[in-house]
Amino acid sequence: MNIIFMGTPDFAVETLKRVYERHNVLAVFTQTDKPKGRGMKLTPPPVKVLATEHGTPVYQPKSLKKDGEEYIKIIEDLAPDCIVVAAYGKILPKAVLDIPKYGCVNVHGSLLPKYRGAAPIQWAVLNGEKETGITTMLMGEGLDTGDILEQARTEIGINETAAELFDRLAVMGGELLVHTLDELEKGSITPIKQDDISIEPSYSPMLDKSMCPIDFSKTVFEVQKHICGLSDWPCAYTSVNGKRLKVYHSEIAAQKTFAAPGTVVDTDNFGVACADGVIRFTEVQTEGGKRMKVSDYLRGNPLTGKEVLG
RNA sequence: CGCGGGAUGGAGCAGUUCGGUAGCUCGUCGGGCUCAUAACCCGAAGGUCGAAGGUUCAAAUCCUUCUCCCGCAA
Repeated sequence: MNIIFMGTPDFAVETLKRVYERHNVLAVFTQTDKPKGRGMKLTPPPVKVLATEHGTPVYQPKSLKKDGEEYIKIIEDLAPDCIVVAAYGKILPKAVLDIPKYGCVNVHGSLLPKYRGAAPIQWAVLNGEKETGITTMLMGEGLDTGDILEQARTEIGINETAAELFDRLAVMGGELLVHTLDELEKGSITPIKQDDISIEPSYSPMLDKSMCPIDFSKTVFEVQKHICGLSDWPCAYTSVNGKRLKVYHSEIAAQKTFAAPGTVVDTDNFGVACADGVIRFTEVQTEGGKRMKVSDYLRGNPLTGKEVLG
């Protein structure tokens, strides 16, 4: 098929790679280069980098709704069979949705109608879901409310971070998408309306830094999911002796404790008391320091057992 | 020029204020103890102190420039 691809971050890159293998990519739409990192250097989105390597024309409109006529004309002239959208970060106007014969297919990182919105993967982890997945759908005008084409499921590991799950889902998303395109072309899929599914829709807003501090008065499970869901961005943190410590990885210890929440109860493994048990940090990062295994951290920053975090 | 922290044997850190023989906790290697061990004891190797230049009798330490890494903010 002739395809126009719209997407921006790494999640979309995996899908675009798969599309390149099987289809003809007419053009790629992605967000404008954004100032990023220290020094606010202008950085091209990952999708643009890949598209450029393939010599595909790249368009970076600020908006398709306002002043979008020019771009809508471009899309019309390219006459795509299908527009594939993966984490593009922009709303497509109806005028665009109606162009392709097979419609606009979106790859979303959750089992819709749960976790519509910007951060479905992280929220699935934060909420302690046992499983999540990928949904491909026909885009409508609402936010992730389109008719469902196909879904793929996967379990979330107890210690799996959002970043790790993200990588797995990105690959799954690419696989499911090419499969969906094949089925769509054969006409063998019946789209299902999300309203017809007996699951309550939910939304997953963008993550906020204000949710990063770790609250040890919660249960170990909650703390564990909090850490996993926020890793590796924006990343949960606490403070040790007045210094911020980001926690990238942790695990639930078998150990029990009656110590006050936040108390360091295991100085060899960095075990910290929560409401109903002990959480062990396994990968951390100090201010100005590198991300490291907790065993490395403890060599240069030994604990006395008297610390109370938070 | 957005603000700030950092670079020291293989790992993580101290030492820089106030220049004067390179230190700690581990790891590695060798030996010892032990039924045995990731435990304990003894010993050893391993460092152009991020790079270059400057000041000095003498620089990890003071001055200048540069490179790389990281946190905040976006």
